[in-house]
Amino acid sequence: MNTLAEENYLKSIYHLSLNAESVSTNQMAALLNTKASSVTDMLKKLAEKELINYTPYQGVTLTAAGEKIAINIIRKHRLWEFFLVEKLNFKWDEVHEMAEEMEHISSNELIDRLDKFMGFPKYDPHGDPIPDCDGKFKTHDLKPVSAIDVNAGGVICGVRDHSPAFLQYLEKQGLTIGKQICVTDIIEFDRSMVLQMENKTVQISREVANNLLITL
Amino acid sequence: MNTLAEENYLKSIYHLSLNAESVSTNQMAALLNTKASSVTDMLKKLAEKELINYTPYQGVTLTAAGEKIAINIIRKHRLWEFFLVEKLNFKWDEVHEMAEEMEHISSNELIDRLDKFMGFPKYDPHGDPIPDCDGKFKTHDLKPVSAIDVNAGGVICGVRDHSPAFLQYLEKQGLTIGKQICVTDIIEFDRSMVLQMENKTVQISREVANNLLITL
DNA sequence: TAAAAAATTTAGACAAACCTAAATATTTTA
DNA sequence: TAAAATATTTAGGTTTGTCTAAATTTTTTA
Ligand SMILES: [Mn+2]
Ligand SMILES: [Mn+2]
Ligand SMILES: [Mn+2]
Ligand SMILES: [Mn+2]
Repeated sequence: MNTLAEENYLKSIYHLSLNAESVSTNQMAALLNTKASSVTDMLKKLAEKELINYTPYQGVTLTAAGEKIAINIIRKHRLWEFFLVEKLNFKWDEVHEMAEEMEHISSNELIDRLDKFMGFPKYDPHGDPIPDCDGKFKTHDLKPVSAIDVNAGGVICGVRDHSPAFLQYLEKQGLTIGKQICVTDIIEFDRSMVLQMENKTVQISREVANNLLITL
Repeated sequence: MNTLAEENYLKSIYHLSLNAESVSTNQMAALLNTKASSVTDMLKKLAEKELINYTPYQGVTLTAAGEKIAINIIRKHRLWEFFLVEKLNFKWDEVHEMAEEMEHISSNELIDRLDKFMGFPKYDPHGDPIPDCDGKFKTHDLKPVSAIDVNAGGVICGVRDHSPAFLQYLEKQGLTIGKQICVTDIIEFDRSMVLQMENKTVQISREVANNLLITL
Protein backbone atom coordinates (compact mmCIF):
# COMPACT_ATOMS: atom_id res chain seq x y z
CA MET A 1 0.00 0.00 0.00
CA ASN A 2 2.44 2.68 1.21
CA THR A 3 6.15 2.11 1.59
CA LEU A 4 7.89 2.02 4.94
CA ALA A 5 9.51 5.39 4.19
CA GLU A 6 6.19 6.97 3.27
CA GLU A 7 4.63 5.73 6.49
CA ASN A 8 7.46 7.15 8.56
CA TYR A 9 7.20 10.54 6.89
CA LEU A 10 3.43 10.70 7.45
CA LYS A 11 3.87 9.74 11.09
CA SER A 12 6.52 12.44 11.56
CA ILE A 13 4.34 15.10 9.99
CA TYR A 14 1.54 14.09 12.32
CA HIS A 15 3.72 14.32 15.43
CA LEU A 16 5.26 17.64 14.42
CA SER A 17 1.83 19.08 13.55
CA LEU A 18 0.82 18.80 17.21
CA ASN A 19 3.13 21.71 18.06
CA ALA A 20 2.63 23.93 15.04
CA GLU A 21 0.29 24.92 12.25
CA SER A 22 2.45 23.50 9.53
CA VAL A 23 5.62 21.46 9.44
CA SER A 24 8.88 22.59 7.87
CA THR A 25 11.32 20.61 5.77
CA ASN A 26 14.12 21.06 8.29
CA GLN A 27 11.99 19.93 11.20
CA MET A 28 11.26 16.72 9.36
CA ALA A 29 14.86 16.20 8.35
CA ALA A 30 15.90 16.53 12.01
CA LEU A 31 13.24 14.12 13.27
CA LEU A 32 13.80 11.56 10.53
CA ASN A 33 17.55 11.75 10.70
CA THR A 34 17.86 12.56 7.05
CA LYS A 35 18.71 15.57 4.84
CA ALA A 36 16.41 18.39 3.83
CA SER A 37 16.83 17.53 0.17
CA SER A 38 15.64 13.99 0.80
CA VAL A 39 12.63 15.35 2.60
CA THR A 40 11.75 17.58 -0.35
CA ASP A 41 11.83 14.58 -2.65
CA MET A 42 9.44 12.66 -0.42
CA LEU A 43 7.12 15.63 0.07
CA LYS A 44 6.61 15.82 -3.68
CA LYS A 45 5.76 12.15 -3.74
CA LEU A 46 3.30 12.39 -0.86
CA ALA A 47 1.69 15.50 -2.36
CA GLU A 48 1.31 13.63 -5.64
CA LYS A 49 -0.56 10.92 -3.72
CA GLU A 50 -2.69 13.62 -2.04
CA LEU A 51 -1.63 12.57 1.42
CA ILE A 52 -0.23 16.00 2.26
CA ASN A 53 -0.85 19.64 1.32
CA TYR A 54 2.45 20.96 0.09
CA THR A 55 3.36 24.36 -1.31
CA PRO A 56 7.11 24.69 -1.95
CA TYR A 57 8.82 26.75 0.77
CA GLN A 58 5.61 26.94 2.81
CA GLY A 59 5.68 23.73 4.82
CA VAL A 60 3.18 20.88 4.85
CA THR A 61 0.02 19.67 6.53
CA LEU A 62 -1.63 16.26 6.33
CA THR A 63 -4.76 15.77 4.24
CA ALA A 64 -7.58 13.79 5.83
CA ALA A 65 -6.32 10.69 4.01
CA GLY A 66 -2.77 11.28 5.20
CA GLU A 67 -3.87 11.82 8.78
CA LYS A 68 -5.86 8.62 8.75
CA ILE A 69 -2.79 6.65 7.72
CA ALA A 70 -0.62 8.41 10.30
CA ILE A 71 -3.06 7.70 13.13
CA ASN A 72 -3.31 4.07 12.12
CA ILE A 73 0.46 3.71 12.34
CA ILE A 74 0.47 5.38 15.75
CA ARG A 75 -2.30 3.02 16.85
CA LYS A 76 -0.15 0.07 15.86
CA HIS A 77 2.94 1.51 17.49
CA ARG A 78 1.23 2.06 20.81
CA LEU A 79 -0.62 -1.26 20.85
CA TRP A 80 2.61 -3.14 20.20
CA GLU A 81 4.33 -1.15 22.95
CA PHE A 82 1.51 -2.12 25.29
CA PHE A 83 1.86 -5.76 24.27
CA LEU A 84 5.61 -5.75 24.83
CA VAL A 85 5.25 -4.28 28.32
CA GLU A 86 2.12 -6.07 29.52
CA LYS A 87 2.56 -9.48 27.94
CA LEU A 88 6.28 -9.86 27.40
CA ASN A 89 7.40 -7.92 30.49
CA PHE A 90 9.66 -5.44 28.78
CA LYS A 91 10.31 -2.17 30.59
CA TRP A 92 8.87 1.10 29.32
CA ASP A 93 12.27 2.32 28.19
CA GLU A 94 12.94 -0.78 26.09
CA VAL A 95 10.01 -0.94 23.72
CA HIS A 96 10.11 2.06 21.42
CA GLU A 97 12.65 0.78 18.91
CA MET A 98 10.91 -2.57 18.56
CA ALA A 99 7.57 -0.83 18.06
CA GLU A 100 9.14 1.32 15.34
CA GLU A 101 9.50 -1.88 13.35
CA MET A 102 6.25 -3.53 14.39
CA GLU A 103 4.09 -0.54 13.51
CA HIS A 104 4.66 -1.37 9.85
CA ILE A 105 3.09 -4.84 9.99
CA SER A 106 0.29 -4.22 7.53
CA SER A 107 -2.69 -6.28 8.66
CA ASN A 108 -5.42 -4.25 10.36
CA GLU A 109 -7.27 -7.43 11.26
CA LEU A 110 -4.19 -8.47 13.19
CA ILE A 111 -3.98 -5.21 15.11
CA ASP A 112 -7.71 -5.23 15.88
CA ARG A 113 -7.40 -8.72 17.34
CA LEU A 114 -4.33 -7.75 19.30
CA ASP A 115 -6.34 -4.80 20.69
CA LYS A 116 -9.10 -7.17 21.77
CA PHE A 117 -6.61 -9.70 23.18
CA MET A 118 -5.25 -7.00 25.48
CA GLY A 119 -8.68 -5.71 26.52
CA PHE A 120 -8.77 -2.54 24.41
CA PRO A 121 -6.21 -0.52 26.38
CA LYS A 122 -6.68 3.26 26.26
CA TYR A 123 -3.09 4.35 26.95
CA ASP A 124 0.31 3.03 26.04
CA PRO A 125 3.15 2.44 28.55
CA HIS A 126 4.20 6.09 28.26
CA GLY A 127 0.72 7.44 28.89
CA ASP A 128 0.03 8.27 25.25
CA PRO A 129 -3.52 7.58 24.06
CA ILE A 130 -4.13 4.59 21.79
CA PRO A 131 -6.45 5.39 18.87
CA ASP A 132 -9.31 2.90 18.47
CA CYS A 133 -9.95 1.06 15.20
CA ASP A 134 -11.77 4.12 13.86
CA GLY A 135 -8.85 6.38 14.71
CA LYS A 136 -10.63 8.02 17.62
CA PHE A 137 -8.96 8.76 20.95
CA LYS A 138 -8.99 11.36 23.63
CA THR A 139 -6.03 12.85 25.36
CA HIS A 140 -6.46 13.79 28.97
CA ASP A 141 -5.62 17.40 29.72
CA LEU A 142 -1.98 17.28 30.73
CA LYS A 143 0.38 19.85 32.17
CA PRO A 144 4.11 19.63 32.75
CA VAL A 145 4.96 19.48 36.44
CA SER A 146 6.95 22.66 35.85
CA ALA A 147 3.69 24.55 35.21
CA ILE A 148 2.15 24.00 38.61
CA ASP A 149 2.62 25.84 41.88
CA VAL A 150 3.80 24.85 45.32
CA ASN A 151 1.16 22.82 47.12
CA ALA A 152 -0.53 21.83 43.88
CA GLY A 153 -0.22 18.27 42.61
CA GLY A 154 -1.72 15.54 40.49
CA VAL A 155 -1.21 12.13 38.93
CA ILE A 156 1.63 11.35 36.56
CA CYS A 157 0.02 10.56 33.21
CA GLY A 158 2.66 11.06 30.56
CA VAL A 159 6.11 12.15 29.44
CA ARG A 160 7.25 14.63 26.85
CA ASP A 161 10.67 13.06 26.35
CA HIS A 162 10.55 9.36 25.42
CA SER A 163 14.29 8.67 25.49
CA PRO A 164 15.43 5.54 27.36
CA ALA A 165 17.73 7.69 29.51
CA PHE A 166 14.87 9.86 30.72
CA LEU A 167 12.50 6.93 31.24
CA GLN A 168 15.14 4.99 33.18
CA TYR A 169 15.75 8.01 35.38
CA LEU A 170 12.05 8.37 36.15
CA GLU A 171 11.76 4.67 36.90
CA LYS A 172 14.63 4.89 39.35
CA GLN A 173 12.98 7.82 41.12
CA GLY A 174 9.65 5.99 41.20
CA LEU A 175 8.10 8.66 39.02
CA THR A 176 5.99 6.32 36.91
CA ILE A 177 2.57 6.51 35.25
CA GLY A 178 -0.24 6.62 37.82
CA LYS A 179 1.78 7.93 40.74
CA GLN A 180 0.34 10.79 42.81
CA ILE A 181 2.66 13.73 43.42
CA CYS A 182 2.50 17.09 45.15
CA VAL A 183 4.94 19.97 44.75
CA THR A 184 6.19 20.96 48.19
CA ASP A 185 8.93 23.40 47.30
CA ILE A 186 10.61 25.17 44.40
CA ILE A 187 14.30 25.91 44.92
CA GLU A 188 14.89 29.53 44.01
CA PHE A 189 18.44 29.09 42.75
CA ASP A 190 17.72 26.76 39.81
CA ARG A 191 13.94 26.41 40.02
CA SER A 192 14.28 22.69 40.66
CA MET A 193 11.22 21.18 42.31
CA VAL A 194 10.70 19.11 45.42
CA LEU A 195 7.95 16.53 45.02
CA GLN A 196 6.12 14.70 47.76
CA MET A 197 5.12 11.20 46.77
CA GLU A 198 3.18 8.57 48.67
CA ASN A 199 6.09 7.49 50.80
CA LYS A 200 9.05 9.58 49.81
CA THR A 201 10.30 12.93 48.64
CA VAL A 202 12.25 13.49 45.42
CA GLN A 203 13.86 16.57 43.99
CA ILE A 204 13.83 17.02 40.21
CA SER A 205 15.49 19.57 37.93
CA ARG A 206 13.50 22.09 35.91
CA GLU A 207 14.43 20.09 32.82
CA VAL A 208 12.84 16.96 34.27
CA ALA A 209 9.79 18.88 35.46
CA ASN A 210 9.29 20.20 31.94
CA ASN A 211 9.13 16.69 30.57
CA LEU A 212 6.95 15.04 33.17
CA LEU A 213 3.19 15.41 32.60
CA ILE A 214 0.38 15.26 35.13
CA THR A 215 -3.40 15.66 35.34
CA LEU A 216 -4.67 17.92 38.08
CA MET B 1 22.10 -6.45 9.88
CA ASN B 2 20.79 -8.15 6.72
CA THR B 3 18.20 -6.61 4.42
CA LEU B 4 14.71 -7.96 4.04
CA ALA B 5 15.55 -9.26 0.56
CA GLU B 6 18.70 -11.02 1.78
CA GLU B 7 16.73 -12.70 4.57
CA ASN B 8 14.09 -13.91 2.13
CA TYR B 9 16.71 -15.34 -0.22
CA LEU B 10 18.47 -17.19 2.61
CA LYS B 11 15.18 -18.60 3.84
CA SER B 12 14.29 -19.79 0.33
CA ILE B 13 17.64 -21.48 -0.12
CA TYR B 14 17.13 -23.24 3.19
CA HIS B 15 13.67 -24.52 2.26
CA LEU B 16 14.74 -25.63 -1.21
CA SER B 17 17.83 -27.36 0.20
CA LEU B 18 15.60 -29.80 2.08
CA ASN B 19 14.68 -31.50 -1.20
CA ALA B 20 18.02 -31.40 -3.01
CA GLU B 21 21.77 -31.24 -2.62
CA SER B 22 22.04 -27.77 -4.06
CA VAL B 23 19.59 -25.11 -5.17
CA SER B 24 19.33 -23.74 -8.71
CA THR B 25 18.81 -20.18 -9.82
CA ASN B 26 15.52 -20.99 -11.50
CA GLN B 27 14.14 -22.79 -8.45
CA MET B 28 14.78 -19.69 -6.41
CA ALA B 29 13.31 -17.38 -9.02
CA ALA B 30 10.13 -19.47 -9.02
CA LEU B 31 9.81 -19.54 -5.24
CA LEU B 32 10.63 -15.87 -4.78
CA ASN B 33 8.46 -14.72 -7.64
CA THR B 34 11.30 -12.95 -9.35
CA LYS B 35 13.53 -13.36 -12.39
CA ALA B 36 16.60 -15.57 -12.71
CA SER B 37 18.78 -12.55 -13.43
CA SER B 38 17.72 -10.90 -10.20
CA VAL B 39 18.56 -14.08 -8.35
CA THR B 40 22.04 -14.17 -9.86
CA ASP B 41 22.66 -10.61 -8.66
CA MET B 42 21.65 -11.51 -5.14
CA LEU B 43 23.65 -14.74 -5.12
CA LYS B 44 26.79 -12.74 -5.84
CA LYS B 45 26.02 -10.46 -2.95
CA LEU B 46 25.34 -13.31 -0.52
CA ALA B 47 28.47 -15.15 -1.67
CA GLU B 48 30.47 -11.96 -1.08
CA LYS B 49 29.13 -11.94 2.48
CA GLU B 50 30.04 -15.63 2.82
CA LEU B 51 26.47 -16.65 3.62
CA ILE B 52 26.30 -19.05 0.66
CA ASN B 53 28.64 -21.23 -1.38
CA TYR B 54 28.17 -20.18 -4.96
CA THR B 55 29.90 -21.37 -8.11
CA PRO B 56 28.39 -19.83 -11.27
CA TYR B 57 26.13 -22.28 -13.11
CA GLN B 58 26.50 -24.83 -10.31
CA GLY B 59 23.82 -23.82 -7.83
CA VAL B 60 24.20 -22.79 -4.20
CA THR B 61 24.29 -24.13 -0.67
CA LEU B 62 24.18 -22.23 2.60
CA THR B 63 27.31 -21.75 4.67
CA ALA B 64 27.01 -22.39 8.42
CA ALA B 65 26.55 -18.64 8.92
CA GLY B 66 23.85 -18.48 6.23
CA GLU B 67 22.02 -21.46 7.66
CA LYS B 68 22.02 -19.94 11.11
CA ILE B 69 20.34 -16.80 9.79
CA ALA B 70 17.83 -18.83 7.77
CA ILE B 71 16.86 -20.98 10.76
CA ASN B 72 16.44 -17.90 12.94
CA ILE B 73 14.02 -16.41 10.42
CA ILE B 74 12.09 -19.68 10.28
CA ARG B 75 11.99 -19.73 14.09
CA LYS B 76 10.45 -16.26 14.06
CA HIS B 77 7.99 -17.16 11.31
CA ARG B 78 6.70 -20.22 13.12
CA LEU B 79 6.54 -18.61 16.56
CA TRP B 80 4.51 -15.72 15.15
CA GLU B 81 2.21 -18.18 13.38
CA PHE B 82 1.73 -19.99 16.68
CA PHE B 83 0.98 -16.68 18.41
CA LEU B 84 -1.55 -15.67 15.79
CA VAL B 85 -3.42 -18.98 16.05
CA GLU B 86 -3.17 -19.62 19.80
CA LYS B 87 -3.48 -16.10 21.16
CA LEU B 88 -5.34 -14.14 18.50
CA ASN B 89 -7.54 -17.00 17.29
CA PHE B 90 -6.68 -16.87 13.65
CA LYS B 91 -7.21 -20.03 11.63
CA TRP B 92 -4.27 -22.02 10.31
CA ASP B 93 -4.94 -20.93 6.75
CA GLU B 94 -4.87 -17.23 7.63
CA VAL B 95 -1.50 -16.74 9.27
CA HIS B 96 1.22 -17.35 6.71
CA GLU B 97 1.18 -13.98 4.97
CA MET B 98 1.22 -12.07 8.24
CA ALA B 99 4.11 -14.20 9.49
CA GLU B 100 6.00 -13.43 6.29
CA GLU B 101 6.13 -9.84 7.47
CA MET B 102 6.60 -10.52 11.17
CA GLU B 103 9.56 -12.87 10.68
CA HIS B 104 11.66 -9.81 9.81
CA ILE B 105 11.19 -8.04 13.15
CA SER B 106 14.80 -7.97 14.18
CA SER B 107 14.91 -8.31 17.97
CA ASN B 108 15.94 -11.76 19.19
CA GLU B 109 15.19 -10.77 22.76
CA LEU B 110 11.61 -10.14 21.62
CA ILE B 111 11.26 -13.50 19.97
CA ASP B 112 12.79 -15.32 22.94
CA ARG B 113 10.29 -13.67 25.26
CA LEU B 114 7.45 -14.46 22.89
CA ASP B 115 8.62 -18.09 22.93
CA LYS B 116 8.54 -18.12 26.73
CA PHE B 117 5.16 -16.32 26.82
CA MET B 118 3.66 -19.14 24.77
CA GLY B 119 5.30 -21.92 26.77
CA PHE B 120 8.07 -22.86 24.30
CA PRO B 121 5.88 -24.56 21.69
CA LYS B 122 7.61 -27.29 19.67
CA TYR B 123 5.44 -27.17 16.53
CA ASP B 124 3.70 -24.44 14.58
CA PRO B 125 0.03 -24.57 13.50
CA HIS B 126 0.95 -26.56 10.38
CA GLY B 127 2.95 -29.15 12.29
CA ASP B 128 6.33 -27.72 11.33
CA PRO B 129 8.98 -27.79 14.08
CA ILE B 130 9.93 -24.53 15.78
CA PRO B 131 13.70 -24.14 16.23
CA ASP B 132 14.73 -23.19 19.78
CA CYS B 133 16.84 -20.12 20.51
CA ASP B 134 19.97 -22.08 19.62
CA GLY B 135 18.50 -23.14 16.29
CA LYS B 136 17.94 -26.73 17.36
CA PHE B 137 14.81 -28.67 16.55
CA LYS B 138 13.77 -32.16 15.66
CA THR B 139 11.35 -33.19 12.99
CA HIS B 140 9.27 -36.24 13.67
CA ASP B 141 9.51 -38.90 11.03
CA LEU B 142 6.67 -38.13 8.64
CA LYS B 143 5.18 -39.95 5.69
CA PRO B 144 2.57 -38.79 3.22
CA VAL B 145 -0.71 -40.65 3.67
CA SER B 146 -0.26 -41.78 0.06
CA ALA B 147 2.74 -43.89 1.12
CA ILE B 148 0.89 -46.17 3.49
CA ASP B 149 -1.13 -49.28 2.87
CA VAL B 150 -4.70 -50.31 3.51
CA ASN B 151 -5.28 -50.98 7.21
CA ALA B 152 -2.27 -48.90 8.20
CA GLY B 153 -2.79 -45.51 9.84
CA GLY B 154 -1.36 -42.85 12.11
CA VAL B 155 -1.71 -39.34 13.46
CA ILE B 156 -1.84 -36.28 11.21
CA CYS B 157 1.26 -34.24 12.01
CA GLY B 158 1.94 -32.00 9.04
CA VAL B 159 1.19 -30.80 5.54
CA ARG B 160 3.34 -30.51 2.45
CA ASP B 161 1.22 -27.84 0.77
CA HIS B 162 0.64 -24.75 2.91
CA SER B 163 -1.80 -22.94 0.61
CA PRO B 164 -4.95 -21.51 2.20
CA ALA B 165 -7.07 -23.48 -0.26
CA PHE B 166 -5.57 -26.81 0.83
CA LEU B 167 -5.66 -25.94 4.53
CA GLN B 168 -9.29 -24.84 4.30
CA TYR B 169 -10.18 -28.07 2.56
CA LEU B 170 -8.52 -30.15 5.27
CA GLU B 171 -10.24 -28.14 7.99
CA LYS B 172 -13.60 -28.76 6.38
CA GLN B 173 -12.91 -32.50 6.24
CA GLY B 174 -11.78 -32.48 9.85
CA LEU B 175 -8.30 -33.56 8.75
CA THR B 176 -6.37 -31.39 11.21
CA ILE B 177 -3.15 -31.77 13.18
CA GLY B 178 -3.41 -34.43 15.88
CA LYS B 179 -6.25 -36.43 14.32
CA GLN B 180 -5.93 -40.20 14.14
CA ILE B 181 -6.65 -41.79 10.77
CA CYS B 182 -6.63 -45.26 9.26
CA VAL B 183 -6.68 -46.14 5.55
CA THR B 184 -9.57 -48.49 4.93
CA ASP B 185 -9.61 -48.63 1.16
CA ILE B 186 -7.76 -47.47 -1.95
CA ILE B 187 -9.96 -46.97 -4.99
CA GLU B 188 -8.35 -48.72 -7.90
CA PHE B 189 -9.56 -46.32 -10.60
CA ASP B 190 -7.81 -43.14 -9.40
CA ARG B 191 -5.97 -44.41 -6.34
CA SER B 192 -7.97 -42.10 -4.11
CA MET B 193 -8.01 -43.16 -0.46
CA VAL B 194 -10.76 -43.83 2.03
CA LEU B 195 -9.83 -42.81 5.56
CA GLN B 196 -11.47 -43.89 8.76
CA MET B 197 -11.43 -41.19 11.42
CA GLU B 198 -12.67 -41.27 14.98
CA ASN B 199 -16.31 -40.78 14.06
CA LYS B 200 -16.49 -40.53 10.31
CA THR B 201 -15.13 -41.66 7.01
CA VAL B 202 -13.66 -39.37 4.36
CA GLN B 203 -12.39 -40.01 0.89
CA ILE B 204 -9.42 -38.03 -0.37
CA SER B 205 -7.77 -37.78 -3.76
CA ARG B 206 -4.25 -39.01 -4.41
CA GLU B 207 -3.20 -35.36 -4.66
CA VAL B 208 -4.49 -34.66 -1.17
CA ALA B 209 -2.96 -37.87 0.19
CA ASN B 210 0.41 -36.81 -1.17
CA ASN B 211 0.27 -33.56 0.77
CA LEU B 212 -1.00 -34.83 4.09
CA LEU B 213 1.68 -36.10 6.48
CA ILE B 214 1.34 -38.58 9.33
CA THR B 215 3.47 -40.37 11.90
CA LEU B 216 2.95 -44.07 12.20
C1' DT C 1 28.81 -36.22 -30.19
C1' DA C 2 27.05 -32.24 -32.48
C1' DA C 3 23.02 -29.61 -32.65
C1' DA C 4 19.05 -28.02 -30.05
C1' DA C 5 17.05 -26.78 -25.80
C1' DA C 6 17.29 -25.15 -21.29
C1' DA C 7 19.52 -22.76 -17.62
C1' DT C 8 22.27 -19.15 -16.18
C1' DT C 9 24.84 -14.99 -16.38
C1' DT C 10 25.92 -10.39 -18.24
C1' DA C 11 24.69 -5.85 -19.95
C1' DG C 12 22.14 -2.04 -19.61
C1' DA C 13 17.92 0.26 -17.47
C1' DC C 14 14.81 1.78 -13.88
C1' DA C 15 12.44 3.22 -9.40
C1' DA C 16 12.92 4.20 -4.51
C1' DA C 17 15.22 6.55 -1.15
C1' DC C 18 19.03 8.38 0.00
C1' DC C 19 23.30 11.82 -0.48
C1' DT C 20 26.38 16.41 -1.52
C1' DA C 21 26.86 20.69 -3.65
C1' DA C 22 24.88 24.47 -5.89
C1' DA C 23 21.05 27.50 -6.78
C1' DT C 24 17.16 30.00 -5.18
C1' DA C 25 13.69 31.74 -1.96
C1' DT C 26 12.48 33.53 2.49
C1' DT C 27 13.43 35.65 6.78
C1' DT C 28 16.16 38.34 9.77
C1' DT C 29 19.01 42.07 10.86
C1' DA C 30 21.35 46.31 10.69
C1' DT D 1 15.14 48.15 2.85
C1' DA D 2 19.27 46.07 1.30
C1' DA D 3 22.54 42.82 2.78
C1' DA D 4 23.31 38.69 5.46
C1' DA D 5 21.73 34.57 7.28
C1' DT D 6 18.76 30.75 7.04
C1' DA D 7 15.68 27.55 4.84
C1' DT D 8 14.43 25.08 0.92
C1' DT D 9 14.73 23.26 -3.57
C1' DT D 10 17.22 21.61 -7.70
C1' DA D 11 20.86 19.11 -10.02
C1' DG D 12 23.39 15.32 -10.35
C1' DG D 13 24.99 10.93 -8.00
C1' DT D 14 24.79 6.34 -5.36
C1' DT D 15 22.94 1.90 -3.62
C1' DT D 16 19.55 -1.75 -3.49
C1' DG D 17 16.81 -4.69 -5.78
C1' DT D 18 14.37 -5.24 -9.60
C1' DC D 19 13.60 -5.84 -14.92
C1' DT D 20 14.32 -7.19 -20.26
C1' DA D 21 17.21 -8.64 -23.80
C1' DA D 22 21.36 -10.64 -25.24
C1' DA D 23 25.28 -13.65 -24.48
C1' DT D 24 27.15 -17.74 -22.61
C1' DT D 25 27.28 -22.24 -20.40
C1' DT D 26 25.34 -26.65 -19.38
C1' DT D 27 22.30 -30.36 -20.37
C1' DT D 28 19.55 -33.05 -23.34
C1' DT D 29 18.52 -35.26 -27.49
C1' DA D 30 18.86 -37.28 -31.86
MN1 LIG E 1 7.24 4.74 21.04
MN1 LIG F 1 4.78 5.11 23.57
MN1 LIG G 1 4.09 -20.02 7.07
MN1 LIG H 1 3.74 -22.76 9.33
